[in-house]
Amino acid sequence: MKPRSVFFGTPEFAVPIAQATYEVTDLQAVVTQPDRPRGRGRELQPPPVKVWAAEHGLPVYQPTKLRDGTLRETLAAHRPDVAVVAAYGRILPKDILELPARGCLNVHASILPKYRGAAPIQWAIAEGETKTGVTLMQMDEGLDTGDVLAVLEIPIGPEDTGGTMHDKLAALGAELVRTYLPLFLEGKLTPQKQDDARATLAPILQKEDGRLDFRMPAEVLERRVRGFSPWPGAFTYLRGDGEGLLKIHRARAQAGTASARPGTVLSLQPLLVAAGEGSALEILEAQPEGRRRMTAEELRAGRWLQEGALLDPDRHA
RNA sequence: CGCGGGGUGGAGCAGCCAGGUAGCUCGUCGGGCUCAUAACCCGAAGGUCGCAGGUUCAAAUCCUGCCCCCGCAA
Repeated sequence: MKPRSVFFGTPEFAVPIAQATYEVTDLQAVVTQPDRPRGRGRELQPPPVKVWAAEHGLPVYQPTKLRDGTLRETLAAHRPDVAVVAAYGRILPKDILELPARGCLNVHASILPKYRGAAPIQWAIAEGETKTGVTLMQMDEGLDTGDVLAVLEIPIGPEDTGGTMHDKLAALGAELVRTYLPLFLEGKLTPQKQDDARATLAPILQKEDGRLDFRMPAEVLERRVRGFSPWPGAFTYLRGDGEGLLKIHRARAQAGTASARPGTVLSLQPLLVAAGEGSALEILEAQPEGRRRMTAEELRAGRWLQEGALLDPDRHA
């Protein structure tokens, strides 16, 4: 008889992990965020985990309140031995954490204690890490501060983006659960305290975080472009006052000796923009608002940019 | 009915409001120039103007419906 479990998770990232939990335990129920308006048309859409759960005929709970005791009561009826949490999107209160006999385990997309928080994948890339991973940990009341049970690592390649690492880490997270959750339930894993002194935070990303500041070195800008792709996306403005949105999809750092004002378009072929410390960012693919994605060559032919122009002048004033 | 932008030779755009000659920056092909070049000069090919109706002597342009792409919104 497999141990009984419940799963907490919401977005696409959590789906493979839900699947793994389903495979190695007797999954009783799924808790996910309420349906929210999404996409063009702002229609109410079920979270991916809900769709997955429905396909497997599992009970789904979408509480708006976690602390009124209702959820605890509901889940208690399922008599879980363990709970698995992956990108649920809310802090679990103590009464829920203490409900399963063996506690709540979290799959976090970083090598803890580094990159605690909501956006570990993106920040690991943006900070120039050469590897990241997934951590299985025992949850406590803090933010990703619980004792570590197991870690799987994976390299971050020079072409990896937030999108590619998201997919790789979701798969790796599933592997983590398949391999280590059974061992944990057999009492074969030793919890390791996190070294809080080495902890770093990966705060949730806002749209504004993608706005490029060309005063930063091109190397950093290039990593942010990759890390923040596809969301929130890196962007700048062609004109002042937040006019003329230009999303930067692909870029490359160029060491340089340029001394132009950051944000200045140095050349169109290749498309170079002056960045901090004399470096330059070569924009390879970008997308003006309301237009499709274009290569630097297309942007030039379409005269979207002119040599000497200053991008997002308000920011670099 | 959440808001908004767009579909015009191979690419990117202008032309539309004030209907009447298919324009611009590139690319491609041919020729020239040059030590040379993604440079420059000359020439050429290439377009059912998203689709379907309607109005009109005449529609890329005005009206109606539909299809597709994208930005905001997470």
